[in-house]
Amino acid sequence: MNPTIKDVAKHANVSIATVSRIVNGLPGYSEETKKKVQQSIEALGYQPNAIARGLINKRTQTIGVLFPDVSGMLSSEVLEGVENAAHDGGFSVIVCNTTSSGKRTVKYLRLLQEKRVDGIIFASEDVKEEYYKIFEEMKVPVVLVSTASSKYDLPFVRVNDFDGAFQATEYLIRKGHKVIGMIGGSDEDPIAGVPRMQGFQKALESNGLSFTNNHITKNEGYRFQNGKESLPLLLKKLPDMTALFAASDEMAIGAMSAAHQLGIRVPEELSIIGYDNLKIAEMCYPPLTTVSQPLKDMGQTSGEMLVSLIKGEQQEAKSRYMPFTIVERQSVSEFRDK
Amino acid sequence: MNPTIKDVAKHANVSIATVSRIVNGLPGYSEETKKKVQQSIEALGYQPNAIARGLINKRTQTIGVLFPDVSGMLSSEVLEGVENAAHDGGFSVIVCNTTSSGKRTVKYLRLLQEKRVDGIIFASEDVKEEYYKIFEEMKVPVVLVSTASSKYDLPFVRVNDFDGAFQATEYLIRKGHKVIGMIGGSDEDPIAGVPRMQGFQKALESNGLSFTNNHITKNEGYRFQNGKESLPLLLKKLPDMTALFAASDEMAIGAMSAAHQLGIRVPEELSIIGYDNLKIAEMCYPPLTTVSQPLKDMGQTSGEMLVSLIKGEQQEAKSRYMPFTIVERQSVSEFRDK
DNA sequence: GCGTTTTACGTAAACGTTTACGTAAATCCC
DNA sequence: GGGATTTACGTAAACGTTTACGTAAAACGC
Repeated sequence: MNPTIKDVAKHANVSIATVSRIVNGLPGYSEETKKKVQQSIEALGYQPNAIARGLINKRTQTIGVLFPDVSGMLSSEVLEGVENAAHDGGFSVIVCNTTSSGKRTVKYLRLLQEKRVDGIIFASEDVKEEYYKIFEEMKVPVVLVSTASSKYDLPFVRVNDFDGAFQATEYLIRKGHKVIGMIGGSDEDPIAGVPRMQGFQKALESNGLSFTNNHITKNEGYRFQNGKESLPLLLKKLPDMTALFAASDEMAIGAMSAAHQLGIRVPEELSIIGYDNLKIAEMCYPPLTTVSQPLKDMGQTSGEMLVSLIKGEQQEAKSRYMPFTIVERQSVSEFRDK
Repeated sequence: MNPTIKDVAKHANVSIATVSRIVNGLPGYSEETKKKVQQSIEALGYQPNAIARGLINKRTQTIGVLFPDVSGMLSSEVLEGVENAAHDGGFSVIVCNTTSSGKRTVKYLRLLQEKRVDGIIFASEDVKEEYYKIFEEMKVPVVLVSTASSKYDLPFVRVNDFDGAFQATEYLIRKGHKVIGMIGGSDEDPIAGVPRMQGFQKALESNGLSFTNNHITKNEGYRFQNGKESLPLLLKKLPDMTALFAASDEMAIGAMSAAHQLGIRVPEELSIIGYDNLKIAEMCYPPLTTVSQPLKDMGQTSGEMLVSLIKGEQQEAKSRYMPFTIVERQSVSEFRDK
């Protein structure tokens, strides 16, 4: 088994306190003793026990990250950023796949509480009261990413969804489109659903274009299949539609797939703009023009923010709206009268 | 701060041993005492400290998972399966993004050793000697997923890449194609590179079709861009090619993108079959026919295998070749003479 | 009733580490 | 030279939990 600090102390003929001081770079030993101890460490293959250290220090150098769908394309990019920042800051990342289940989320939070993680990153879901209660009990910093909470004062890192949707819609308008539809999410989703729909609506109205309920189809999810099913519905409500804004890249690509099947040419007959700039946006046909959420950077930023809070480098984190851009590819063309 | 077992014992007027017995469901207390203690636990909001428990039990209920690219589409699906199996088995998952760097991998392994994880899942990369040395020092079970080691006797969960490539190629042959190319990986990659190329070659030869170096282009990576760049090269070497097998879905989709750009219709003029069955395979245009690696199931299986080894339910794991299928979509058509 | 067995506790030690504090020796400065 | 300060240790206690073992009381069976 792994040698302990006692084994090293015995081997080097010093006390365990001396070994500890040397291992942790604290003062209080001679160069000669240091060399002797280091030789013993190497000879025995000593690896400090982080568990014992965590018990004493009341700090585990570990953070927990909760995702509603760990294999989703959004999550995996955010995770990469978080993991990079955490690792650079000396922290390990326990990943939790909540599957959007409140019960499972509570279970994970309790587990992370038992494991005495130093902080939490909570991604892409609304914060429920029972989660917030556990956060308070745990007394560790929490950072939200790709979400926010209107009810609880928790720092977040996200894109301004209203603005993103507004600008995506304006982009279509500037391309000359006048009949523009939207494939939206849920109007019970305060994070990705409502603000994106409001931004769409506001852009139409600000540009003197009409907005009615016929301009939006709503969905419970944001997946490829949702987009694929929505296009025919939207065309029925808005037969003269020449452009559409989809509230996620996956839905945009689903709409493209449906367009192909309906014999509608993209972008010649129907321009499509998405939201996310997932890796697949450049891989679809035609390559998707989309609002770019810098997912990995958001992960990185939230990770750095949490590390900074844990380390006490700052007492309060300032929430961050990350910049977005419109990434132009080939799914949007100028409006041409038919 | 969190109340300790001492606080509960004092509140309930029992010893800490009694609280521990009750919390852990061991025998040795009356029903009356149990009720009293449970009330104290609830009143104080006691959450056991898993760190202290881990120190005593020499088991942390935590596993480490190493990926070369945590946000890759392959990795994220495997991770989901691993995390599910681990969670169900009572284990937490620390995720490590090695970025294919040997140095970083060693750093992570040392970190996991310090944190005394109960087991390791190592994904999608070759096992180097220095990694194996650390595995041995750690004295915990290791399971490989989506990879294997010819040099070290470590249990693995993977698909038979040779067979998968063989059958993908035979599928094209059965569709009547006679001039078939391959966009391959690296012939220094013993995991995904060499076997897939060998399976391709064997299928051609077994069916009396010619195989030369002109039938394969090689790449260092397996990405969309690799596939996009490879198609023109392959067409130059094999101008009469009517079908191609790509060693990954991303490369297949890259080849499709290049075909669109070159004005080559898929599948009418060029049939394409991929390898992986990533989520994007159904989202591209046309939807990709591909060899299906059951990534999530592989993650699940490897996670279950590791949990079983940790728990001592089995002494030795039996390596598993997971079944694959050809998922037919719309990127392959019957050969038709031009 | 008495010896044996079982039940329901509590005590003490352990796990591997960190660190406050005491002490002896060396060094510095007047 | 002597007092004050600094250096280089070691000891003991702590962290929060688990559990082996001892002991007293209760239960059982002859």
